[in-house]
Amino acid sequence: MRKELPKVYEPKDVESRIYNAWMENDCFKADPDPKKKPFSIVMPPPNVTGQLHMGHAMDATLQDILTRYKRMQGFSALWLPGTDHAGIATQIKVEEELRKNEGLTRHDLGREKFLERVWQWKEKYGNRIVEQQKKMGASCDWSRSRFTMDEGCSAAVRETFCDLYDKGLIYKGSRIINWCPHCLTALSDAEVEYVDKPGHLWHIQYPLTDGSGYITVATTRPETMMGDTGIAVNPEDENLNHLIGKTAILPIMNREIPIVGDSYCEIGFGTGAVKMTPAHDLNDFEVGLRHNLEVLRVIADDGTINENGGKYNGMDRYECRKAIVKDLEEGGYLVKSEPYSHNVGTCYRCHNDVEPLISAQWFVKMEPLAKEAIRVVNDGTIKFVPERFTKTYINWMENVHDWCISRQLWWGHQIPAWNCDDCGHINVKREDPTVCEKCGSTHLTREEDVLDTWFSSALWPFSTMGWPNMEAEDLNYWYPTSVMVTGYDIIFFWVARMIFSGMEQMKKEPFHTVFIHGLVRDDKGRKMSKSLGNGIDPLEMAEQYGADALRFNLITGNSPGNDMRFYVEKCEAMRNFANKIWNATRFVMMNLTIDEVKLPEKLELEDKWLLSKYNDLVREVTDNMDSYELGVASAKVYDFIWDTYCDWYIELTKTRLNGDNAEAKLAAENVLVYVLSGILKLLHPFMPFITEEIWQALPHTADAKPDGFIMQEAWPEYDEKLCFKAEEEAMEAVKDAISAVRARRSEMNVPPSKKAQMIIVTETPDIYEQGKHFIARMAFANDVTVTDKAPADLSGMVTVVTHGSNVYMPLAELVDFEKELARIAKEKANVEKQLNMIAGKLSNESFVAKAPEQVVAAEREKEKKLRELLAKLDESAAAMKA
RNA sequence: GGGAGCAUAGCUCAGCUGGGAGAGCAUCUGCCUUACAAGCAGAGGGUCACAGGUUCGAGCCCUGUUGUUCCCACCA
Repeated sequence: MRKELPKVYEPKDVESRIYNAWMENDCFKADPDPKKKPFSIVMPPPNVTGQLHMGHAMDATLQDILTRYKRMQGFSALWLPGTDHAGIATQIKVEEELRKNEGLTRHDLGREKFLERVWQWKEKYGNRIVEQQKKMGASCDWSRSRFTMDEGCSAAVRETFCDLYDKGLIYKGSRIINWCPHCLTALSDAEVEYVDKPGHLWHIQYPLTDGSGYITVATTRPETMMGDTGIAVNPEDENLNHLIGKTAILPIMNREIPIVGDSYCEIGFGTGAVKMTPAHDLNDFEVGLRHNLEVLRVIADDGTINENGGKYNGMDRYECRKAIVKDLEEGGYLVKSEPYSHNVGTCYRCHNDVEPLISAQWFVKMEPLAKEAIRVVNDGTIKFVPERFTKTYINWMENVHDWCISRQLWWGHQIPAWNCDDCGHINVKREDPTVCEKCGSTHLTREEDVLDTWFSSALWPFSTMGWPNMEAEDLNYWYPTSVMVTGYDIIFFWVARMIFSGMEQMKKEPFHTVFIHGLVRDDKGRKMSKSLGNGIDPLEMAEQYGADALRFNLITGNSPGNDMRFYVEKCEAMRNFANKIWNATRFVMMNLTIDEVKLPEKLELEDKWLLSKYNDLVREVTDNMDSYELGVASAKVYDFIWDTYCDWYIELTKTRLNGDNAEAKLAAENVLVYVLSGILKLLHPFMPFITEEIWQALPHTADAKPDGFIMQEAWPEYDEKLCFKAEEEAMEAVKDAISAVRARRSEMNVPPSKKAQMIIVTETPDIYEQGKHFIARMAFANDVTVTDKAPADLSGMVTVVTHGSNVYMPLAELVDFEKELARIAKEKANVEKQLNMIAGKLSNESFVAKAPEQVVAAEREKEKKLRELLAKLDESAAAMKA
């Protein structure tokens, strides 16, 4: 039953009701239906600690649009949601809570008890963001929702770890890694953010052991010098290479260290000599390997100086820096100190300076994995949209180092490795072992460390579908997934790792397309962040303007991969758009007598015009959707609804709807609803709520599902039968006349209440005859005559020149003839200018010879029209003078 | 040091494979024309950063310059 619609659209009332209806009717549930084609998107799992921010909102909107679109096209469309355990972030959150509420650390509780607390926390808050996504209209199959630490994902992680270990692609080793002294864990390269920070370059002289003088080194990190185990100079450096083989005395520590020759040192930079601290610098470590330098750690895990640091033992690393510089100065070792800006690695979580240090960690050997991951992108198996991100990806993949995957945390997937207390063998097992596989000892101790959160994220496209069970129905039906939607900021963290993991475990790419979007920034172009306090809460926007308006704001007029600025004003504009549709519907409904929609045989000019334009819209929007130009697609729907449908068609039909001709009225009703239904479908992926609400109120065609949802309707298709090019052109000519007359009247300040008589002179009277009642009503005429001959007496006539006609109106008393003449002269000049340009083109032999035929023809056509226009302007001016 | 993006109306941005310079907001004018003032009808406003080149034709393709943003990189 149709119901009365309120005057202003209130999204708040509608959205939750509609969403519940979808849920109750299982509208989002996807089936592995062999009769349908599969389409799948796995959602980038937000952190369980997360609150929905604008980035999530945009990400979710894009995925929802694609999913709804494909679903309407008849695909079995699965959007698979879930959440991420987010190792560090969650652990920190729970630790903080523990400290605040109970004054305890995680160590007070112990591992097991602490993990219980984290799970409790997850149960309590982990669903918060899910509820927020629902408010955005996300059409996920919530019944398939997953968590990166649920049973299935954990099995996937364990299988992958063991598999890679067995293949020798995971190993444990002592390497220079990035250590966060605040989070107290190792980090991967990707988790380090480099920040340019002002510092100093200190020149320090180390006395040569043989007393022959000094060797001067330059460093930005004097606090590591207690760990110096050598000095390197370039063997080609003629000023310094004579020192190779000698030794120097490390100041303060009074330790003898060798001077070695290594091409790593750049001649001419700094002093030419570099102090070697293999335990705290990757390059130094590598130089050290080449020259057998001792590796001596001096900085402890917490960022203080350890027992190897002599008198500085226990001091914070930056305190130590100050102290050491002072001591060097006093000891006469400091030669020079110059300001120097350099890149300092910081932790992406806590933003404290990362300490490179040597540590025993677990790594994924990247080279063999990267090779395949590069291939599938290079050969087009996986495409990036926009394409430019391919380069970003390939470049990273080609230079990737081994991935440090162990984290010194408790919350996460614990590494399935047991060390034998007796023989030291590492047992990596799919099932928890009871004896050492090498010596049979039962004294096994499990590795404490957990895996990098991204290790489990990397498996997400298949772990969520049932893998490691290769027979899982979902996996067979929906893997590889169709498209991965995510921001460019996590291409390295996530996309890259999903690709090589998919290739290695599934032997098949995890997705065909990576659809990359940009960041949502504030109105000043700054990144939205907690610390700046400039974040705009998407839920607040949805509350205030409607989720539809917010979604439309985030999509329309943006191009893929580009950042956007968020303007609240734009939300308002989009809310207005929603209201526009709402009121258009109200208009249609209040004139409605039909219960079922059927396009009539007999269509009027304006009907054909609208249907034909709608038909084109369908094709264009579909094309745009298929090529991920969602912003363009939504803008086209917006323009069509507002301009074509509301401002023109509805206005055009008003007389018919109020008139006596029952057949014409019925035709208008049917066309109005038919096209409205169509554009609602086109709009539905973008604005799911309002389109559903309106759909429920409208009568439908016979083939629509009774009591169905618009989200389950078929996406419109281009229909040859609705193509009416001649009527389109004719109607455009009529519209042109209306607009031209309105503009002229407006210029002359003629109020709409002042009706004028109108004579339309044209070579195609049929067209204007058909459209003259529109012209009369919409261009404020009380009498319209259409003729193919200009009236003999043009005196006192205002002339409006349009493409296809000259409109004469006796409004002499309102006209300032001087002004009119000037205007005509101006317009004439303009037309002449255009004519000259065209004449130039057409007289250009190579243009005529080389340009495509239809372009040349179009130019000739344009020339003809302009000449006519010119003639009419002359005519008009002549009349004016008379 | 390498790579990428951006530079179009006062502001924010679209503009797909080269042929019409556009939208929203803002500004100005006139309208409460009963679907909508969250609206309607009009108007003004642009050397498409700059300089070359390719082409019959360039906002779009190529080269360079300038400005700007971002990503990557082990020069102490």
